[in-house]
Amino acid sequence: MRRLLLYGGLGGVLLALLQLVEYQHFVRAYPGEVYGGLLAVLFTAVGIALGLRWTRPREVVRVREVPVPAEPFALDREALRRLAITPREHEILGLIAEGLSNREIGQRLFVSENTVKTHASRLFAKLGARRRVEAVRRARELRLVP
Amino acid sequence: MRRLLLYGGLGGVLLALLQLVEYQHFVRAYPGEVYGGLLAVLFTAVGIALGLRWTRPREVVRVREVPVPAEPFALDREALRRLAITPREHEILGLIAEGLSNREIGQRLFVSENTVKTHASRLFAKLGARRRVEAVRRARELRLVP
DNA sequence: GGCGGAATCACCCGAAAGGATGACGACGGG
DNA sequence: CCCGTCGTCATCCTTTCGGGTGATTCCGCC
Repeated sequence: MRRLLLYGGLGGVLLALLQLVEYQHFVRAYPGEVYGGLLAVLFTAVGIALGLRWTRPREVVRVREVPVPAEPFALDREALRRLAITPREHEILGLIAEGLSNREIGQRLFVSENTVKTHASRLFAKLGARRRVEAVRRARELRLVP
Repeated sequence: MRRLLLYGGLGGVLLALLQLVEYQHFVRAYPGEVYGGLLAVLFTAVGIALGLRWTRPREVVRVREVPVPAEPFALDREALRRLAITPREHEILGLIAEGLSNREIGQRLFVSENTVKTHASRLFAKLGARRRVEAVRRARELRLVP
């Protein structure tokens, strides 16, 4: 509504300006070149002003809300490297987090239970954990497992 | 650099347009009013175009990322009731999920380790789990613990 | 060719966890 | 008042964990 009034008023002023500038004796008093040049400069300025006014609303800052997705789980390889956790250890960490026993893990990976225990021990040392649940907890915090 | 060339070229075109339009016989052929009106409209358009071009860089889109709270954790009391998990058991479940041993839980709750083991056993039965990590896993899925 | 990391396996030992069962007191609803 | 639930504790036994140590094999790298 306010914008409409603004544009209406602007149009009126423009017409008035046109009438004024175009007045007959003014036309005859000066050479056509000067007259045309003046007109050109004047209305170029008017046009620029109009353009500025019209484009002003475009300065509006668009705020786009980007919600963080629920839980895509991005593995933190950097943390893995920092803690010097080997691929095999990481694999076993995942199975521990699944709730499997050392024996079950060994059967699934076709290695002995003793091997799994060795990996697990080193894992706990690297994670600073003394119990399985603790290890899983830390691993989750460090984004090593989902 | 590219912008400079653009503006230079634009200025040249403007001057050429001015010369063309202002040609003498054209001026005499039409009444001054029409001539002025044409000029006005033309250069208003030019001005608007210029204004648009100049103000285009101002329509900057600022993207502000608003992080959404990941997971508020709403306890599923319905699941608790369905599985007939008592308040005490739920409390101990929480401590197990924290990674505490039965002894530590007993000390924290001022009860014997045996009591904790009893609660834990019943808990595992109700959760259908045979190991701590498994129990914690299920409890998390069921929204019984964070 | 030696060196170090990674993966594998073994043995021992103590601690922790888990299963089964029984028991006892408190408390509340029928 | 009796019965069921809850919380507590115990005892016995088996399984699983976790720590420690040592050894072997393979592979890549200097």
